[in-house]
Amino acid sequence: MPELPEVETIRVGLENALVGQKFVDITVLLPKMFIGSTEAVTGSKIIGVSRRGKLLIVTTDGAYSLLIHLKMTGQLLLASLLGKHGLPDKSTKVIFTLASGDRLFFNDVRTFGYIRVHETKLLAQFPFLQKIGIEPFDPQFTAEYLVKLIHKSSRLSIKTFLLDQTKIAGLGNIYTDEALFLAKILPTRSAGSLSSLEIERLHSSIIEVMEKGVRLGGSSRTNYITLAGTKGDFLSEAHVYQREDLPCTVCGNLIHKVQFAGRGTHFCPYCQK
DNA sequence: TGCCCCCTGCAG
DNA sequence: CTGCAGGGGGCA
Repeated sequence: MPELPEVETIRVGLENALVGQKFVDITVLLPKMFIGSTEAVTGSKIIGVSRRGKLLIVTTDGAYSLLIHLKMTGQLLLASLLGKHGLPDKSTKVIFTLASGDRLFFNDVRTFGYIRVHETKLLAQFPFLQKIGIEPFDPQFTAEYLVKLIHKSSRLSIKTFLLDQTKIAGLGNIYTDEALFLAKILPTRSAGSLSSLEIERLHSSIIEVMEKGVRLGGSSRTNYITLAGTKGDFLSEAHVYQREDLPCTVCGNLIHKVQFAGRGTHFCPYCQK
């Protein structure tokens, strides 16, 4: 479900809620979603919550830590922030009880997500972390960096390129479509066909769209919600995503939607070249 | 480097 | 009822 801005919003919430706390109990309701032994982290104190791309990393002071991927429909919800809303429900797959008595629920309707126990000192060797690309907010992610990256994958469509987590981390379908709109580039263009001016525009558009996403607390199409069960506001400001047949905010012509690169793909056929 | 798949719910 | 959904691993 979530892309970088959503995962970052959740990360900040988790950091505030979990750091300094201990897991006193972990109840797994669907075994395939919790990989490893719950006992390996029960009793450990949480010392940090970080993020790489769309992957959350909950580090403990013990030998084992947790990697959490929400994939399409995963949610993390904190009982103390939820109010009266009754959880667990049928999509709840893992329940963490903290020393404070608060509970953290891992819900996932489609069950694509996972929580994985991993040796703390070997976290960097987790395969996904080994091959993941640069963070959009990394100062080293410059227009020149993007030029070189694109040069190595010139035959891919620019949309496929942006969705590839081993190149740039954290972009998913929504933010890819939005970044390409801001950069005035058609998603179907081959990466290698972009001019240096277009790559510069794309570089700043990626950062702009990610910053805006984080600032607005992410986007909520259907499943994404914060730890408190509230929705993000980004989608109300989207230019193309989920705006098929609505007027382009810039030129007034209708936004098109096609299937491309295996995804619903939104664009303005007039603004984007 | 594309395509299928994991799975469930909901809109059309 | 079919098709589609914001991800990514594994396969040819």
